[in-house]
Amino acid sequence: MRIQEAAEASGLPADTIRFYERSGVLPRPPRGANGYRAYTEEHLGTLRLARGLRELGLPLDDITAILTVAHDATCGDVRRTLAATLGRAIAEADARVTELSNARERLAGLREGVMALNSRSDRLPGMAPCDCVRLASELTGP
Amino acid sequence: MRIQEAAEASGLPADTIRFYERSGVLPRPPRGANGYRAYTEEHLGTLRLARGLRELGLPLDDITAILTVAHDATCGDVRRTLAATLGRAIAEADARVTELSNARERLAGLREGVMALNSRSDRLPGMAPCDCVRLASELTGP
DNA sequence: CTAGACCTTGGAGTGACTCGAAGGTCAAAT
DNA sequence: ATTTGACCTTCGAGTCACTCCAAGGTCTAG
Repeated sequence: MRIQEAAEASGLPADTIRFYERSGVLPRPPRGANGYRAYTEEHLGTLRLARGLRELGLPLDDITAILTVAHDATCGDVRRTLAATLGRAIAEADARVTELSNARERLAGLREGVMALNSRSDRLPGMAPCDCVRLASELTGP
Repeated sequence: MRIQEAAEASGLPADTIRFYERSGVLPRPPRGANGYRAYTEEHLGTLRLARGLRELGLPLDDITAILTVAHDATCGDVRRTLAATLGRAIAEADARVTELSNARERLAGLREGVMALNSRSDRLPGMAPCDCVRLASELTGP
């Protein structure tokens, strides 16, 4: 299987696979006589795992660590690395969801405020732009 | 007010303020005789707005656009720019919250699976690392 | 035999910082 | 008077995770 096919099968773009290989995240696959990378089903599992973990928000360093132990270490090691990394990743995801939800609410509030300001300013056309700025910077929080 | 104080009052690190100025996001404040940036309360409002919008996930280009109209344009222009930009930003924030929540659930599922695999592997110590990989790549999805 | 779709490498560009080096300024303590 | 230490300045480089490009090699179908 050449890189394009592996890319489609794994969901990792070919450029990204090459980049991961260059960066030491993925092992180097064997090459054909023409120099093309030749992937097997087993490689595909690793590519899928890398993509899955990346989508889950893990940094490449963590993924490198997981894939490394997955290849050279005992199952206990793999389990410990995965469990530790995943614990951190879950906590981070929780924090980011909370942050982002708060931000979303503030965005919506800001939009409301801007709309309201607008309908008022339709009646009072002398309003200065800086009132919008003041409103906005109050709504975006301290 | 010098940059450090403005940084503390606005919540934008001094490095970031300088970077924003260099990138044309923020206007250049007046300088003292010593060349130090001198900020006023009005600048502080702009810094806070920039920080608030950035925390809300808006890209610097959008913030530049908002701050630009906030300084040179009529309130209607400010309102239109804000409303359009905020609409996009809210939609994006919603999409990212959904994505991130899904990822979080999958992370938790993966951790469960890894834990379960471990207790089995305690009884069957010959289990190969690749079983973890297979499990993980199944759990991270197609 | 040629057109087009693939493959290779290395290097540059992106966004939003973040840090470091090398130097200037200033207030207070010695 | 000087020295310490905390500020300030600029510019340039590093970070992360890609993403795209150019220049060239290879393979397959018509």
